[in-house]
Amino acid sequence: MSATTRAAASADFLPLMRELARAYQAFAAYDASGYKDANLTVAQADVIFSLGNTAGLTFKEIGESTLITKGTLTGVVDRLEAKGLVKRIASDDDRRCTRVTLTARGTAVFEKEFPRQIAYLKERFDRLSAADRNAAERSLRQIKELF
Amino acid sequence: MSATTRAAASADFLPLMRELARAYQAFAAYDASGYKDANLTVAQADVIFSLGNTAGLTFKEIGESTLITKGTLTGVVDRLEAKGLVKRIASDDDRRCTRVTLTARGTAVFEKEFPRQIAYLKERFDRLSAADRNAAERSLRQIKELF
DNA sequence: TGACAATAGTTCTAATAAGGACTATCTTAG
DNA sequence: CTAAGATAGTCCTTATTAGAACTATTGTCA
Repeated sequence: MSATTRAAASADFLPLMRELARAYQAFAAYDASGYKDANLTVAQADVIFSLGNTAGLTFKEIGESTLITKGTLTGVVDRLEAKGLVKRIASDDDRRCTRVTLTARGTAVFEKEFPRQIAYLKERFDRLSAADRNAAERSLRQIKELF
Repeated sequence: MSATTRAAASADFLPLMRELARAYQAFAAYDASGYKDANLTVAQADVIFSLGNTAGLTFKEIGESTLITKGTLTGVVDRLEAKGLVKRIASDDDRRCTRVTLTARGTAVFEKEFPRQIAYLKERFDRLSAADRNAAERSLRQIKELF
Protein backbone atom coordinates (compact mmCIF):
# COMPACT_ATOMS: atom_id res chain seq x y z
CA MET A 1 0.00 0.00 0.00
CA SER A 2 1.62 3.24 -1.19
CA ALA A 3 1.92 6.34 0.93
CA THR A 4 -0.52 7.98 -1.42
CA THR A 5 -3.14 5.32 -0.99
CA ARG A 6 -2.56 5.23 2.75
CA ALA A 7 -3.11 8.98 3.00
CA ALA A 8 -6.36 8.76 1.11
CA ALA A 9 -7.56 5.77 3.08
CA SER A 10 -7.63 7.65 6.36
CA ALA A 11 -9.18 10.71 4.78
CA ASP A 12 -12.80 10.27 5.70
CA PHE A 13 -13.35 14.01 5.29
CA LEU A 14 -13.02 13.74 1.51
CA PRO A 15 -16.74 13.19 0.88
CA LEU A 16 -17.54 16.27 2.95
CA MET A 17 -14.99 18.31 1.00
CA ARG A 18 -16.41 17.05 -2.24
CA GLU A 19 -19.96 17.93 -1.22
CA LEU A 20 -18.84 21.40 -0.21
CA ALA A 21 -17.38 22.04 -3.64
CA ARG A 22 -20.34 20.47 -5.44
CA ALA A 23 -22.93 22.34 -3.40
CA TYR A 24 -21.21 25.68 -3.83
CA GLN A 25 -20.71 25.20 -7.55
CA ALA A 26 -24.34 24.16 -8.06
CA PHE A 27 -25.51 27.22 -6.16
CA ALA A 28 -23.07 29.53 -7.94
CA ALA A 29 -24.15 28.32 -11.37
CA TYR A 30 -27.81 28.86 -10.52
CA ASP A 31 -27.09 32.27 -9.03
CA ALA A 32 -25.14 33.35 -12.11
CA SER A 33 -27.90 32.19 -14.45
CA GLY A 34 -30.25 34.67 -12.79
CA TYR A 35 -28.25 37.62 -14.11
CA LYS A 36 -28.11 36.60 -17.73
CA ASP A 37 -30.97 38.78 -18.92
CA ALA A 38 -29.68 41.78 -16.99
CA ASN A 39 -26.24 41.44 -18.59
CA LEU A 40 -24.60 41.42 -15.18
CA THR A 41 -21.88 39.15 -13.89
CA VAL A 42 -22.08 37.81 -10.36
CA ALA A 43 -19.29 40.13 -9.27
CA GLN A 44 -21.03 43.14 -10.79
CA ALA A 45 -24.37 42.22 -9.20
CA ASP A 46 -22.65 41.69 -5.84
CA VAL A 47 -21.25 45.19 -5.97
CA ILE A 48 -24.57 46.76 -7.00
CA PHE A 49 -26.41 44.88 -4.27
CA SER A 50 -23.87 46.02 -1.69
CA LEU A 51 -24.31 49.64 -2.76
CA GLY A 52 -28.11 49.52 -2.76
CA ASN A 53 -29.73 51.52 0.04
CA THR A 54 -26.42 53.08 1.06
CA ALA A 55 -24.95 56.52 0.50
CA GLY A 56 -21.93 54.92 -1.11
CA LEU A 57 -19.16 52.66 0.12
CA THR A 58 -15.38 52.72 -0.16
CA PHE A 59 -13.52 50.05 -2.11
CA LYS A 60 -12.41 48.60 1.19
CA GLU A 61 -15.99 48.32 2.44
CA ILE A 62 -17.21 46.80 -0.83
CA GLY A 63 -14.41 44.30 -0.67
CA GLU A 64 -15.31 43.23 2.85
CA SER A 65 -18.94 42.84 1.86
CA THR A 66 -18.42 40.95 -1.38
CA LEU A 67 -15.14 39.13 -0.67
CA ILE A 68 -13.74 40.60 -3.88
CA THR A 69 -10.09 41.54 -3.45
CA LYS A 70 -9.06 45.08 -4.21
CA GLY A 71 -7.10 44.28 -7.34
CA THR A 72 -10.15 42.66 -8.87
CA LEU A 73 -12.53 45.29 -7.57
CA THR A 74 -10.87 48.08 -9.51
CA GLY A 75 -11.76 46.31 -12.75
CA VAL A 76 -15.30 45.43 -11.68
CA VAL A 77 -16.01 49.04 -10.73
CA ASP A 78 -14.39 50.22 -13.97
CA ARG A 79 -16.85 48.16 -15.98
CA LEU A 80 -19.84 49.20 -13.89
CA GLU A 81 -18.78 52.81 -14.31
CA ALA A 82 -18.47 52.29 -18.07
CA LYS A 83 -22.03 50.98 -18.04
CA GLY A 84 -23.13 54.09 -16.19
CA LEU A 85 -24.41 52.18 -13.17
CA VAL A 86 -21.90 53.45 -10.65
CA LYS A 87 -19.65 56.45 -10.09
CA ARG A 88 -16.49 57.15 -8.12
CA ILE A 89 -16.49 60.07 -5.70
CA ALA A 90 -13.27 61.31 -4.14
CA SER A 91 -13.45 61.41 -0.37
CA ASP A 92 -12.83 64.73 1.35
CA ASP A 93 -11.76 63.72 4.82
CA ASP A 94 -9.43 60.91 3.75
CA ARG A 95 -8.08 61.55 0.30
CA ARG A 96 -6.80 57.97 -0.01
CA CYS A 97 -10.39 56.74 -0.06
CA THR A 98 -12.76 56.61 -3.00
CA ARG A 99 -16.47 56.28 -2.38
CA VAL A 100 -18.53 54.39 -4.93
CA THR A 101 -22.23 55.15 -5.30
CA LEU A 102 -25.05 54.00 -7.54
CA THR A 103 -26.11 56.38 -10.30
CA ALA A 104 -29.80 56.87 -11.06
CA ARG A 105 -29.55 54.06 -13.60
CA GLY A 106 -27.67 51.92 -11.11
CA THR A 107 -30.39 52.47 -8.54
CA ALA A 108 -33.01 51.49 -11.09
CA VAL A 109 -31.09 48.29 -11.87
CA PHE A 110 -30.78 47.54 -8.16
CA GLU A 111 -34.48 48.06 -7.51
CA LYS A 112 -35.41 45.79 -10.37
CA GLU A 113 -32.75 43.07 -10.12
CA PHE A 114 -32.39 42.69 -6.38
CA PRO A 115 -35.98 41.63 -5.63
CA ARG A 116 -36.04 39.52 -8.77
CA GLN A 117 -32.86 37.65 -7.82
CA ILE A 118 -34.01 37.21 -4.22
CA ALA A 119 -37.23 35.66 -5.47
CA TYR A 120 -35.27 33.55 -7.94
CA LEU A 121 -33.10 32.15 -5.16
CA LYS A 122 -35.91 31.93 -2.61
CA GLU A 123 -37.83 29.62 -4.89
CA ARG A 124 -35.05 27.05 -4.39
CA PHE A 125 -34.00 27.66 -0.81
CA ASP A 126 -37.61 27.50 0.35
CA ARG A 127 -37.65 23.84 -0.61
CA LEU A 128 -35.64 23.26 2.55
CA SER A 129 -37.45 23.24 5.86
CA ALA A 130 -36.53 25.85 8.42
CA ALA A 131 -34.92 23.12 10.50
CA ASP A 132 -32.78 21.94 7.60
CA ARG A 133 -31.78 25.49 6.79
CA ASN A 134 -30.73 26.08 10.38
CA ALA A 135 -28.77 22.86 10.47
CA ALA A 136 -27.04 23.76 7.21
CA GLU A 137 -26.23 27.24 8.42
CA ARG A 138 -24.74 25.83 11.61
CA SER A 139 -22.63 23.30 9.72
CA LEU A 140 -21.37 25.92 7.31
CA ARG A 141 -20.42 28.23 10.14
CA GLN A 142 -18.46 25.38 11.68
CA ILE A 143 -16.67 24.73 8.41
CA LYS A 144 -15.88 28.39 7.91
CA GLU A 145 -14.33 28.52 11.35
CA LEU A 146 -12.05 25.59 10.63
CA PHE A 147 -9.92 27.82 8.43
CA MET B 1 -41.50 49.96 2.51
CA SER B 2 -40.02 49.52 -0.97
CA ALA B 3 -40.37 46.42 -3.06
CA THR B 4 -36.66 45.90 -2.64
CA THR B 5 -36.82 46.02 1.13
CA ARG B 6 -39.89 43.85 1.16
CA ALA B 7 -38.16 41.21 -0.92
CA ALA B 8 -35.20 41.13 1.40
CA ALA B 9 -37.35 41.06 4.51
CA SER B 10 -38.92 37.73 3.65
CA ALA B 11 -35.60 36.25 2.58
CA ASP B 12 -34.65 34.28 5.64
CA PHE B 13 -32.40 32.09 3.51
CA LEU B 14 -29.89 34.92 3.07
CA PRO B 15 -27.81 34.00 6.14
CA LEU B 16 -27.53 30.44 4.86
CA MET B 17 -26.47 31.67 1.44
CA ARG B 18 -23.93 33.96 3.02
CA GLU B 19 -22.47 31.16 5.15
CA LEU B 20 -22.23 28.92 2.09
CA ALA B 21 -20.15 31.51 0.26
CA ARG B 22 -18.04 32.31 3.32
CA ALA B 23 -17.39 28.66 4.17
CA TYR B 24 -16.45 27.76 0.62
CA GLN B 25 -14.16 30.75 0.23
CA ALA B 26 -12.44 30.06 3.54
CA PHE B 27 -11.86 26.45 2.54
CA ALA B 28 -10.74 27.37 -0.98
CA ALA B 29 -8.20 29.88 0.30
CA TYR B 30 -6.73 27.34 2.72
CA ASP B 31 -6.68 24.65 0.04
CA ALA B 32 -4.89 26.94 -2.41
CA SER B 33 -2.30 27.94 0.18
CA GLY B 34 -1.24 24.31 0.40
CA TYR B 35 0.08 24.32 -3.15
CA LYS B 36 2.25 27.41 -2.91
CA ASP B 37 5.53 25.59 -2.38
CA ALA B 38 4.80 23.11 -5.15
CA ASN B 39 4.13 25.93 -7.63
CA LEU B 40 0.77 24.42 -8.50
CA THR B 41 -2.56 26.15 -8.87
CA VAL B 42 -5.68 24.52 -7.47
CA ALA B 43 -6.84 23.68 -10.97
CA GLN B 44 -3.51 22.10 -11.84
CA ALA B 45 -3.45 20.08 -8.63
CA ASP B 46 -7.03 18.97 -9.22
CA VAL B 47 -6.07 17.61 -12.61
CA ILE B 48 -2.97 15.85 -11.32
CA PHE B 49 -4.91 14.32 -8.43
CA SER B 50 -7.58 13.10 -10.83
CA LEU B 51 -4.99 11.46 -13.02
CA GLY B 52 -3.15 9.79 -10.15
CA ASN B 53 -3.53 6.02 -10.02
CA THR B 54 -5.25 5.91 -13.42
CA ALA B 55 -4.05 4.90 -16.85
CA GLY B 56 -5.07 8.31 -18.14
CA LEU B 57 -8.37 10.12 -18.57
CA THR B 58 -9.99 11.98 -21.42
CA PHE B 59 -10.67 15.71 -21.20
CA LYS B 60 -14.32 14.91 -20.72
CA GLU B 61 -13.59 12.63 -17.78
CA ILE B 62 -11.22 15.12 -16.17
CA GLY B 63 -13.85 17.81 -16.55
CA GLU B 64 -16.48 15.69 -14.82
CA SER B 65 -14.11 14.91 -12.00
CA THR B 66 -12.78 18.41 -11.42
CA LEU B 67 -15.75 20.53 -12.56
CA ILE B 68 -13.40 22.41 -14.87
CA THR B 69 -15.13 23.27 -18.15
CA LYS B 70 -13.52 22.14 -21.36
CA GLY B 71 -12.52 25.59 -22.57
CA THR B 72 -10.56 26.15 -19.37
CA LEU B 73 -9.20 22.62 -19.25
CA THR B 74 -7.34 22.98 -22.54
CA GLY B 75 -5.26 25.75 -21.00
CA VAL B 76 -4.69 23.95 -17.71
CA VAL B 77 -3.45 20.85 -19.51
CA ASP B 78 -1.32 23.03 -21.79
CA ARG B 79 0.49 24.46 -18.80
CA LEU B 80 0.88 21.08 -17.10
CA GLU B 81 2.27 19.70 -20.33
CA ALA B 82 4.69 22.63 -20.57
CA LYS B 83 5.86 21.75 -17.06
CA GLY B 84 6.41 18.18 -18.16
CA LEU B 85 3.93 16.76 -15.65
CA VAL B 86 1.38 15.47 -18.12
CA LYS B 87 1.16 14.33 -21.71
CA ARG B 88 -1.56 14.08 -24.34
CA ILE B 89 -2.07 10.74 -26.04
CA ALA B 90 -4.28 10.41 -29.09
CA SER B 91 -6.95 7.78 -28.67
CA ASP B 92 -7.04 4.90 -31.14
CA ASP B 93 -10.60 3.71 -30.92
CA ASP B 94 -12.24 7.15 -30.92
CA ARG B 95 -10.04 9.67 -32.65
CA ARG B 96 -12.03 12.58 -31.26
CA CYS B 97 -10.77 11.76 -27.79
CA THR B 98 -7.46 12.70 -26.24
CA ARG B 99 -6.22 10.82 -23.20
CA VAL B 100 -4.14 12.70 -20.66
CA THR B 101 -1.69 10.79 -18.49
CA LEU B 102 0.87 11.67 -15.86
CA THR B 103 4.51 11.58 -16.94
CA ALA B 104 7.12 10.11 -14.62
CA ARG B 105 7.66 13.57 -13.18
CA GLY B 106 3.92 14.06 -12.89
CA THR B 107 3.61 10.81 -11.00
CA ALA B 108 6.38 11.88 -8.66
CA VAL B 109 4.57 15.16 -8.01
CA PHE B 110 1.34 13.30 -7.39
CA GLU B 111 2.94 10.89 -4.94
CA LYS B 112 4.52 13.70 -3.02
CA GLU B 113 1.81 16.38 -3.12
CA PHE B 114 -1.33 14.29 -2.78
CA PRO B 115 -0.56 12.79 0.64
CA ARG B 116 0.87 16.11 1.80
CA GLN B 117 -2.27 18.03 0.80
CA ILE B 118 -4.54 15.39 2.29
CA ALA B 119 -2.69 15.68 5.58
CA TYR B 120 -2.79 19.47 5.32
CA LEU B 121 -6.57 19.42 4.92
CA LYS B 122 -7.13 16.60 7.38
CA GLU B 123 -5.51 18.62 10.14
CA ARG B 124 -8.42 21.07 9.85
CA PHE B 125 -11.32 18.79 9.02
CA ASP B 126 -10.43 16.49 11.92
CA ARG B 127 -11.33 19.28 14.29
CA LEU B 128 -14.94 18.43 13.51
CA SER B 129 -16.49 15.43 15.20
CA ALA B 130 -17.66 12.57 13.02
CA ALA B 131 -21.23 13.52 13.85
CA ASP B 132 -20.71 17.12 12.79
CA ARG B 133 -19.02 16.01 9.59
CA ASN B 134 -21.91 13.72 8.78
CA ALA B 135 -24.44 16.47 9.49
CA ALA B 136 -22.50 18.88 7.30
CA GLU B 137 -22.25 16.37 4.49
CA ARG B 138 -25.97 15.75 4.65
CA SER B 139 -26.78 19.46 4.59
CA LEU B 140 -24.46 20.08 1.67
CA ARG B 141 -26.00 17.24 -0.29
CA GLN B 142 -29.41 18.78 0.32
CA ILE B 143 -28.19 22.16 -0.89
CA LYS B 144 -26.57 20.67 -3.97
CA GLU B 145 -29.83 18.97 -4.87
CA LEU B 146 -31.77 22.22 -4.66
CA PHE B 147 -30.19 23.33 -7.93
C1' DT C 1 8.56 68.14 13.20
C1' DG C 2 10.29 64.43 10.41
C1' DA C 3 11.40 59.78 9.29
C1' DC C 4 8.74 55.68 8.86
C1' DA C 5 5.24 52.49 9.00
C1' DA C 6 0.44 51.70 7.65
C1' DT C 7 -3.52 52.25 4.57
C1' DA C 8 -6.36 52.90 0.03
C1' DG C 9 -6.49 52.26 -4.79
C1' DT C 10 -4.38 51.39 -9.20
C1' DT C 11 -1.65 48.71 -12.30
C1' DC C 12 0.47 44.60 -13.89
C1' DT C 13 1.05 39.60 -14.69
C1' DA C 14 -0.32 34.80 -14.85
C1' DA C 15 -4.02 31.78 -14.53
C1' DT C 16 -8.60 30.51 -14.22
C1' DA C 17 -13.51 30.56 -15.81
C1' DA C 18 -17.71 30.37 -18.85
C1' DG C 19 -19.52 30.29 -23.27
C1' DG C 20 -19.68 30.27 -28.22
C1' DA C 21 -17.70 29.35 -32.78
C1' DC C 22 -14.99 26.03 -35.18
C1' DT C 23 -12.90 21.49 -36.79
C1' DA C 24 -12.66 16.70 -36.77
C1' DT C 25 -14.76 12.59 -35.91
C1' DC C 26 -18.37 9.39 -34.76
C1' DT C 27 -23.37 7.87 -34.84
C1' DT C 28 -27.72 7.31 -36.46
C1' DA C 29 -31.79 7.60 -39.27
C1' DG C 30 -33.63 6.82 -43.69
C1' DC D 1 -24.48 4.16 -47.83
C1' DT D 2 -25.26 9.08 -46.89
C1' DA D 3 -26.89 13.28 -44.90
C1' DA D 4 -27.87 15.14 -40.44
C1' DG D 5 -27.05 15.37 -35.84
C1' DA D 6 -24.14 14.54 -31.80
C1' DT D 7 -19.65 14.49 -29.49
C1' DA D 8 -14.60 15.82 -28.24
C1' DG D 9 -11.22 19.31 -28.12
C1' DT D 10 -9.33 23.69 -29.51
C1' DC D 11 -9.50 28.59 -29.99
C1' DC D 12 -11.28 33.07 -28.98
C1' DT D 13 -13.27 36.80 -26.20
C1' DT D 14 -14.68 38.89 -21.96
C1' DA D 15 -14.41 38.97 -17.15
C1' DT D 16 -12.88 37.62 -12.93
C1' DT D 17 -9.17 36.19 -9.52
C1' DA D 18 -5.01 36.55 -6.46
C1' DG D 19 -0.94 38.67 -5.48
C1' DA D 20 2.87 41.80 -5.85
C1' DA D 21 4.76 46.27 -6.97
C1' DC D 22 3.70 51.09 -7.05
C1' DT D 23 1.75 55.89 -5.79
C1' DA D 24 -0.52 58.90 -2.78
C1' DT D 25 -1.98 59.88 1.58
C1' DT D 26 -2.44 59.40 6.53
C1' DG D 27 -0.96 58.06 11.18
C1' DT D 28 2.65 57.44 14.64
C1' DC D 29 6.45 57.99 17.43
C1' DA D 30 10.74 59.74 19.00
